[in-house]
Amino acid sequence: MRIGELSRRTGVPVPTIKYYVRAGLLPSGELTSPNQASYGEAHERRLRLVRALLEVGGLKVAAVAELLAVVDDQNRTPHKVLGAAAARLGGPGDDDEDEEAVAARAEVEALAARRGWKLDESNAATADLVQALATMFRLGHGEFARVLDDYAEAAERVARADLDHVGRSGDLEGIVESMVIGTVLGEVVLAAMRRVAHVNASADKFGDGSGPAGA
Amino acid sequence: MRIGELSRRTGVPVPTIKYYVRAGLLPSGELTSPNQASYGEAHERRLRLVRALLEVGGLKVAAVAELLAVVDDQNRTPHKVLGAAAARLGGPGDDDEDEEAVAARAEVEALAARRGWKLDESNAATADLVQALATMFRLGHGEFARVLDDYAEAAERVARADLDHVGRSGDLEGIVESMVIGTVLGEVVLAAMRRVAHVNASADKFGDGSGPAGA
DNA sequence: GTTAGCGGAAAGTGCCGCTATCCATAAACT
DNA sequence: AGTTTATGGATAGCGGCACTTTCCGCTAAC
Repeated sequence: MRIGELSRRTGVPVPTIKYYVRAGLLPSGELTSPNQASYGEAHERRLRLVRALLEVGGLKVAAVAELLAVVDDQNRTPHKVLGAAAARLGGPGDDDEDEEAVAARAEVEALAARRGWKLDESNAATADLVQALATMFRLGHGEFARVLDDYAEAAERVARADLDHVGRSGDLEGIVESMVIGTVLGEVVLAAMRRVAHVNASADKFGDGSGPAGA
Repeated sequence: MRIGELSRRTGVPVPTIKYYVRAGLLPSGELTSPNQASYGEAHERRLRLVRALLEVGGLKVAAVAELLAVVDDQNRTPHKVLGAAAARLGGPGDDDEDEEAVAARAEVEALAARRGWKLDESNAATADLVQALATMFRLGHGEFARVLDDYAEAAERVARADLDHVGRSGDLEGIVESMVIGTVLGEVVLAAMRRVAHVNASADKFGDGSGPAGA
């Protein structure tokens, strides 16, 4: 298959595919002559994955490139891939440790202790959690910490389900791929579901008969 | 307080504050002379909220403006505000209804029936959910649907906790604000926690002794 | 009375994800 | 065989976005 057909099959414009190759999101096709290359099914599959991570997952091009580099690494392990995927999600990271951040970190550490979690200092997710909580404090909503255990319970349930699901994927290739997809798209699914559940629960609690919550 | 002090207190540069006023994120100060204005505590509070929604929540400036317009609306209700907040999160929305999207929608409707959820057609969260699931199908990961009930259980638990928490906020003003903050920042908290839980559960399941999952 | 800060408007900046244009070559039609 | 179309590769340009800079005439503070 040449680039034109790859484009037709996936709906991704040819120049965009070329751009992805340059950016390291997609391996270049196998050269059959100095200026002809052929693409296989693996390329098509990878391209669809790239588009999903970019469009649905909301990752940046550079983040996808880094993540896929780990996926393609010879020394990959499921654990490493999961860590790499987790590290590409979430915000940029804020190194300031003001008063609220310290309080938030303490709250997170207490939660981790209750949960038996080991907080990995190199895990960006921990930093994201602390930052979000610190922001709550700064906005005068420190009481939000009271629902953290409910959140943790929910997070654990989802994480367990995800890993069970991933385990059913057979070979390493399948495990790694469903880990990436599950981590990134799963986050989108969970967030959307939470919003659906919110609106439903709110209709019960605050329902004002004035119709849907709308846009 | 004049704009310079507002800037000093919040750490937001003066030109950025001016930009936010122009964009409708922040009411302009009260004019004391043709070209002097004074800002109060409400401005400071609102400015902090704006920064939180932008930086931590990841919302776009236009989305924050729309959301705050609903918050400031005289006819606001908690239910409407929640709907408005939910509508600003998530992707742009894809109107194509291909084969996978139909299957995904069926899956979501079946889930809603099991859960007793009412799917509001005007709710962007439903569309996000369908889109993410359709993407899973397109990537050949339709078996992900098997964990949807676990996700739903978790989402419901979190939604219930959120609404209980919001209910404790006293007056309408407080309820509305904690609804916005809880919806937007809560999503960040839940996502981060899920990633923390993933890495912990993965260390148990796939732990390879080779140290942290790292970046 | 000088200097710093202000409100308001308009233009400019830097990043990012593409998109357009070129070129020489190769493939596909006729 | 000859013309049209597509390709790989490289470079430049574009549109959106969140600011930032610059400018102006005016005001407040030392």
